[in-house]
Amino acid sequence: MIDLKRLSEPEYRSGMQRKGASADLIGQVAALNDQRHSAQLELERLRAESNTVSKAIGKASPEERPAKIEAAAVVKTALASAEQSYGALADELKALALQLPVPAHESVPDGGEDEGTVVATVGGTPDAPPMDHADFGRHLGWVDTELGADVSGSRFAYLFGGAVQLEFALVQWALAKLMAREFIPVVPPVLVREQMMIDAGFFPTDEHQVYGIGSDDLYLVGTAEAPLAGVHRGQRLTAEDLPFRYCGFSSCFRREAGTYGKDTRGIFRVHQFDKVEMFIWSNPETSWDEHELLLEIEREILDELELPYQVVNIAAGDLGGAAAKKYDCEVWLPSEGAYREVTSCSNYLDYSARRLDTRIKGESGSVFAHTLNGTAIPVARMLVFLMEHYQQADGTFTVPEVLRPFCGGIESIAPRK
RNA sequence: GGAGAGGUGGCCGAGCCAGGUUGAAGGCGCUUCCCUGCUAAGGAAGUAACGGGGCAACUCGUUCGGGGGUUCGAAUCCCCCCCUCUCCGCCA
Repeated sequence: MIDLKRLSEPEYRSGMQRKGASADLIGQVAALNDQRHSAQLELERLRAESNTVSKAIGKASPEERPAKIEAAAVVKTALASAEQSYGALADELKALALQLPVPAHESVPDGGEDEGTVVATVGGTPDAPPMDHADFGRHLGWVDTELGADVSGSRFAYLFGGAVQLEFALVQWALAKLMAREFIPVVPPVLVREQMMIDAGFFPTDEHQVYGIGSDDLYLVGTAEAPLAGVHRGQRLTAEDLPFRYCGFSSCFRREAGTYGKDTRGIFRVHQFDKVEMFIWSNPETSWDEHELLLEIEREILDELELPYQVVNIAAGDLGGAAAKKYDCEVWLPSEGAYREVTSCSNYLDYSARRLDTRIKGESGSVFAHTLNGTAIPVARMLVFLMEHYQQADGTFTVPEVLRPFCGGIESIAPRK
């Protein structure tokens, strides 16, 4: 939810327009907000009157009461209609205001998809190995998508042997790295209520991407971001305690609706995968520093895994409603001859906290916290990149050096027999 | 899954059965001041959040788990939902 009070600020409006919000809609929301405000004045005036009248009845003598009660009933009728019109206005305003995105930050480039700015490039663009990740995964006996399809359907896979070893090595390595940066590790629930999905900003916009457990009114999260957003929901935080940095490990479930025929090979895009996600609650003044910290960590992970990548400052038109700025880290995928997204990090400013009602107590009143999130390790996809970059000519897999301590020291893994 | 108890301000805890100066007693904590020759004890005052109006003093509204309802009036009565605790059952 945007800050309606700032709707009159030109920079606020232009930041939204750069993300594709129409000036028309913005003006409509502003006008509706003014209407709502005058309706509020009228409503509160009537409520005050009604309260006064009712209190007087309590003090009145028994003989006086019948007449006073009758008079109060008249006020009640007027109040009811004022309440109805205010409620209608407020609902309409809310529905429209929810369509407005948080304004893009000034450092975000204009444009839409594919118009982001590459802000860093590390490593080269090596040629494709003999086998692409899908074939190599099968060759190693690590990934079985046929079995996954048989048991659960397309876009499901079994991981065996070395893939599992690598998964836990990646996770442990990342958690150690993050804990050293004062992130608190979390294993959150992966089934959450509808209200949590709404508050975290996934509903209604992404509802079609989410699996629902209809029998219990619960939803499988697509990312740990959803339950992590709930950690401080409705709380009043103390400025000195911030930032709170969390890293959640969870399975993630995505319906991947509308992606038929896209990324069908291997486990690049699957319905279920595990992920380590970073989430930060920050003071408003320092959230941009925290955003850079998230990027720094994501880059460090790729640097140490020695994967070639580029960092993209996503263009305004390609940002989601909640993000004021987003970096994507894209690793070179040799078999496709292209950079593909592996991690990303966003600063939501107060957009999400407003809905979550997480505030920071201050001297005069309180302010909304800022929230940020970023991917640390998307396991399945990371395995895809590793299987291409660490594939050897003899059909073996070389374990990335930083992961060896977490793999019992082995340097190489041969195909499973 | 069965049975019962309960959710009140930063915390504890009255009020609910008999609806009306109760936004809510009392206590703890916290803040300021007083006293005290010493980080104790005692005394006084203050101390919810959110939204609106006002330069301000201040004032109006909303909030007693959440949502509906009854009523002139609901923390108090009715309905639905959520959560916590206890006992039994089941179980990794």
